Amino acid sequence: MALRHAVLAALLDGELSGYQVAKAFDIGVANFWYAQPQQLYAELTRLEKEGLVAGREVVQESRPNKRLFHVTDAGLAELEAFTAAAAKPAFVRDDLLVKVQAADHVDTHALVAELTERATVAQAKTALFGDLLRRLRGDRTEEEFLRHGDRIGPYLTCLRGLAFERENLDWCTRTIAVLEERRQARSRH
Amino acid sequence: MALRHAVLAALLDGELSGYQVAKAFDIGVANFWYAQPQQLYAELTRLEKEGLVAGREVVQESRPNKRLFHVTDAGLAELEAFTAAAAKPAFVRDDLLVKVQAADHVDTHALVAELTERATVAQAKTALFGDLLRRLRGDRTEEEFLRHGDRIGPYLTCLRGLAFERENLDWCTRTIAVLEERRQARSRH
DNA sequence: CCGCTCATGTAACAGGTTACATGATTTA
DNA sequence: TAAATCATGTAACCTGTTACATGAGCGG
Repeated sequence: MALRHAVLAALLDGELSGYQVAKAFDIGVANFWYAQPQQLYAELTRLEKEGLVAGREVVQESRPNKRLFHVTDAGLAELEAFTAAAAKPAFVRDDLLVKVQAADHVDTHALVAELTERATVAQAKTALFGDLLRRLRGDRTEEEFLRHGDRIGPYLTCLRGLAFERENLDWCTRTIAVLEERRQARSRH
Repeated sequence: MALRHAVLAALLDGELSGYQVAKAFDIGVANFWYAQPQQLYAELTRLEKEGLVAGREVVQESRPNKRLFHVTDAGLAELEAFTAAAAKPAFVRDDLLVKVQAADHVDTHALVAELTERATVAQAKTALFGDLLRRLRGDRTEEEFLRHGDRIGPYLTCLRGLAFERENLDWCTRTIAVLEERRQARSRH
């Protein structure tokens, strides 16, 4: 039951609508959590019922009305308890890695295509996270910001996301090169 | 339904018992997939029923009997189809990152303790993956091995796991330093 | 006028986790 | 003698995914 805590953490910076939360989770909140809109709407409803978040209706004219949510004191207490309790080890689950594991036994054409696409996505994400970091720290240096900034949580998690995507990009590039070279060597044989 | 493909990929290198598969997945098969024993025994049973793997009984004396499984031709075909189909984007889901995201609003004592433990685990895993890589490539250089080795899939995925754990370690160390320094600064205030 | 963005859900199903269950052997 | 390893499962429950459903405005 950690999705709820991810939602609470995402709401710490201010009021968001279900839609905005969904967008944040679709990108992956700094790449550390992903969830679908349906799950989030459901979770927000549940959180509100339990009093961990509170929503207020905002009437709009050219857009459908929306509900902006914020974390309540009870919500903060819940987050506090969550942080104090033991975390499960992180896990990565990646279809692409399964495919690469089997690379010696299957055709690699489609695999290389997918690795290429993944590399593109990773590239885009590094740019995105880079921008986000710059925006968060403003005109301060990273050192300065991390020492004296008043909201460093998102910055730190974004750093992790950036490193992850950079490694992703490097690994995809390397793996593509290896698979391609082997294919050419085989076709020469 | 990708667990089954992860299992098939894990069985490509030779016969394994359910218990051995479970151990491989408990560490995380090169850190790209994690699953619990119960799930794996169930999956193996299903895979056998569908003819994607075949098992043979091995009678042991000082140990309970076991069943060793290997991938069948139908299993290979299934893997081939899986590789050709589109993969879902990878996602990371990490409780610890949720906690760090909320770090400005909660007590950081327990958090730092967990980050420290995570760093230790990451350190241990880098060592483990380093060993595994050395074992896989034998006395060849990495370049040599990746060009001419006949089973490079596990090597490539292990490289990804190693990079992941290295980044993990760096990030934990950095985050701990930041949180500790801020706490000391606050207590001086 | 087609597709994207904003805005919110329900229902059925597939997948994963937790708890329970057993029992012999080897190692510290 | 207590704990870890080998060895395999079942059942109940919780979580997450997929498909379906609706509808108005805005930009090209």
